Amino acid sequence: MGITERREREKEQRRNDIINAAERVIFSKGLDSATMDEVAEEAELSKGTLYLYFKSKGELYFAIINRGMEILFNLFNEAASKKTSGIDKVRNIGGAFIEFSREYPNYFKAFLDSNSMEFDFTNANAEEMKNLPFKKKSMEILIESIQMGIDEGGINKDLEPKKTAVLLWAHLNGLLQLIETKKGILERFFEVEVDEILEYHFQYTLRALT
Amino acid sequence: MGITERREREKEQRRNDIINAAERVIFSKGLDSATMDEVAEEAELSKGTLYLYFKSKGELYFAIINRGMEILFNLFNEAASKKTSGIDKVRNIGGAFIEFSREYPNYFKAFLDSNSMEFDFTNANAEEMKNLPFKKKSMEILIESIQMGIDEGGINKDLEPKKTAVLLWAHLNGLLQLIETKKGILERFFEVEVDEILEYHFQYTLRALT
DNA sequence: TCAAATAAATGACTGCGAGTCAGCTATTAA
DNA sequence: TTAATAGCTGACTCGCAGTCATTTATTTGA
Repeated sequence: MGITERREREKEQRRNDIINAAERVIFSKGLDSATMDEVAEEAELSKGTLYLYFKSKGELYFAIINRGMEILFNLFNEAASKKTSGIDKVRNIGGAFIEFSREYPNYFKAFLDSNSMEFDFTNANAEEMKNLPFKKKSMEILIESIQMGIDEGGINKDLEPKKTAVLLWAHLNGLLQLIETKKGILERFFEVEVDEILEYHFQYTLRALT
Repeated sequence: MGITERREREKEQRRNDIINAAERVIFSKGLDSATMDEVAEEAELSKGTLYLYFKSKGELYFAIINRGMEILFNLFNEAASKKTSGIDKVRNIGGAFIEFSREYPNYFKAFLDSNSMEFDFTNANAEEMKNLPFKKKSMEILIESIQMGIDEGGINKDLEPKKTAVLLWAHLNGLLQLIETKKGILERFFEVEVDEILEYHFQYTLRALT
């Protein structure tokens, strides 16, 4: 039954075409200003068709977020796979996050959006669920790196790898969000440059870990 | 001219009535589900009147956020005014933030919303601007406390008060946002309890400061 | 005391965008 | 060639933010 398979492939292709079109529209005008009609137009499909592939605008957006998550996860993997010390892996993972925010600003913004959306298990959407494995694997990489650092003596043995990983994640996330959304205030009212504060965060964090 | 003043007072009163009604509706159904018609109904006014007092739904929401900011700022002030050491003030300020998140969960959620909204100087809304002094003053209290801790020797003298304050703010913010929006994931997938991680954050941070 | 002037409030209306669905078109199976 | 199935369409509904011509209330001043 090669037909069923071809159909499957074509469906997957359509799905990707839609996500591509959605990225073009949403990345250029922002999530709220972008309309499903525009996405449909861009994808050269009717609006109804979009809804055959995605339950809602939100689910379509989560499909975009997932692409970002995949990129981020791969950067993490890469950062942690260079054979260095545990503490360096941790530093590299942090660096990978910052690289991500610079190289893929659109995916990064989408990622931040996903952070402020509440995750509801009771009526979880399918795309949102696909997210989880990436999040989990990313965190596992971080936890292992911290554990390695502890074993090697480069990281303080009193630290608990899992909780520390959650903190590092939350802290950097909080900082990047502040930078992304309040850059102007930071520079105008607090006279702090973005690069300086990122650098300072790294120093501070590494000192806290050792 | 007592009439102008009375009118002024009445206008202020109306304004507050509207914000009160908006809080009741928005806190109970969430910002997106709450409609301006419902707020008008709750305030026993017509929708048009709401727009005489607030330019948009967003501006009305910012008025709510400002109330939260004021409460938070007062908690900060209180926390820092107890005459103890600088490092204790810093700890107390952190504690005040957590107290705020527990005692005023609705304002706290609104506060988190305000974090993920980008601040645009070019078309800043009036309510959003009112926010700034509170943010600035809160940060100043924190900076002073850190400086005091450094002078007393309780806080590492290599730290820069201003940047450290920004970090502490961003870090705790990031953590509280993670807890608020991803509590389920944290507990189910990473087996980390909220209270534990908050406690751990405090330990970690105080160690980083000393 | 009353009429004109000003201020405050109203709610029907507009415009827009997410999501739906009855019907149409293309592909496959019989 | 026809029937059956899968894929696609776009006009439509519905809900909501925001507007504005009109109405109601208050003040002024003659």
